[in-house]
Amino acid sequence: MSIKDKILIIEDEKSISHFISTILSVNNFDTITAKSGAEAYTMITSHCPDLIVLDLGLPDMDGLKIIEFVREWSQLPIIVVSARTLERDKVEALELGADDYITKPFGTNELIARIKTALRHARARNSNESVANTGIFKAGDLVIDYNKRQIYINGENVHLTQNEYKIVSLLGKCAGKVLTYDYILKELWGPATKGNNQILRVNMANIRRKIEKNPAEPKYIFTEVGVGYRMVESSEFEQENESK
Amino acid sequence: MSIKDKILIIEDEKSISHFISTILSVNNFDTITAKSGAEAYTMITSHCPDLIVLDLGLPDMDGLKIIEFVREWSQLPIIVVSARTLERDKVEALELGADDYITKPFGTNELIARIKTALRHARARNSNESVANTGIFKAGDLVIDYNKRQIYINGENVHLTQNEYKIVSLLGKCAGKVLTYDYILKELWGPATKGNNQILRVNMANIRRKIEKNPAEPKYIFTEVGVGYRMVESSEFEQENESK
DNA sequence: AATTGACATAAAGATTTTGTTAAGAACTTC
DNA sequence: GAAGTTCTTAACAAAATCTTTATGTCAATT
Repeated sequence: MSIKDKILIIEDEKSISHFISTILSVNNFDTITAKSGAEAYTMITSHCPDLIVLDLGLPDMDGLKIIEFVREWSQLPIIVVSARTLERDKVEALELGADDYITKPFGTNELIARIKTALRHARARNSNESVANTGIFKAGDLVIDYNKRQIYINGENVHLTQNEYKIVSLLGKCAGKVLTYDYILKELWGPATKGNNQILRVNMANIRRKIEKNPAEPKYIFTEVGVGYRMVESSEFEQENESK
Repeated sequence: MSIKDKILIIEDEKSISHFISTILSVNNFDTITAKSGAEAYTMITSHCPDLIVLDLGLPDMDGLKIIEFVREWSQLPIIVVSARTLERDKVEALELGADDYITKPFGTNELIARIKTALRHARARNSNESVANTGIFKAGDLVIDYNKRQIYINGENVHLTQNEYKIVSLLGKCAGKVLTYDYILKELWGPATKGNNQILRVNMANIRRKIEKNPAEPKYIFTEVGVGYRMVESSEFEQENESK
């Protein structure tokens, strides 16, 4: 079973929140909801959604604050939903870093389309071109299929847990680049995590057990001691492994 | 044809001053001269030279004061002229922000070459071809990718430890310029470190073993005896290696 | 030719960082 | 609510790196 994208819906009116949630579920997304700003903070930091659908009109705070908060530490896509037709609101939200803006009332198809676009952009942002275009990362026998959210070794499907997939996926998007422990932690566990690398180490050990022939001598994911992890580059792969 | 660069020569001995002035004129530079510190201040502030050639031995003040004075407000290139025996002066001058030093007696070709290099650097700082903008440094087969935090030789990834990478990275950012041992130490080990060059030597030996074909005859990182290390410049790489 | 000073190299021990394992908590799914 | 996953934490083992010490090399100087 493939892993779904997790969408956080921040919306105070229950009827609307439920409506959106249903639409998204039907379209193969996981959804979580928050009906206040305070609740939103909790969900963002503890559940690390893949995308946020945000209604600006919240009971306890200005929704723009949430955009600011998220943009301090992450590129997590945010789609703003608002009844406000004022051009100024729209501009402000986008300038603070929102990815898109939908005016109520909106059609379900429009919402889905925009969510998919935002997710695609988010993936393209960090990734090398080929991955962005094809949605597929390859290096030797390793294949990451971002559309299906699947990983293959030698054509065989490898089962990874959610966290494991997110780590591999993130590294694959930035193949060749060293991602610091802190960056990975913040990206997947939220900004509140303290520098607890232990959990990354355990995950990496499990990942390597699943994707590397010899986990002690990795071919795909390298450790840069004192810094972070790095996924091998497609182009680099042949050379890396000839030389051994 | 382009407008000539204006060089200020600060030198108390008339014969030398005249000699340099003649050389520079022949090589298509405009020159102005100052034979004391006080005069130098006036010329710098009122004539806005493009480069300064500075003899440290002045009658009325320490030439180092002039470097300090200029560096308070400008990146104006400064080339220091000093006698061979005064190695400490060279180091001090570089640390105060001089761009290069040249040891008496010097050949005219050497002087001209260094002036041209310094002027080129000054221009590169303002244009967008510098490492700071591209995130990539290249010299021959050596590539430093600052975004990926990786170093390649001949396209192949080279594994450097954290300190090794920091050293190479620092030298690459200031390619062509001599970085004193003390400067490197302070930059990487913090300002509290005492002048313990040994640790730098060990690191440099390890770096060279990894990036140079023949560590005893480096192509990329040169030792400036008594002063510091210098990374070869991208543009000069071919020449540097033809000349051997 | 010996001396000196500066740098390069090698090797060893100390220290830091990472990998591995296991056990219990928390969460899912049936 | 029971069984099976997955997540998190802790303890320990293993590996990599850092630093120091010792020794070798080279060039300039006497």
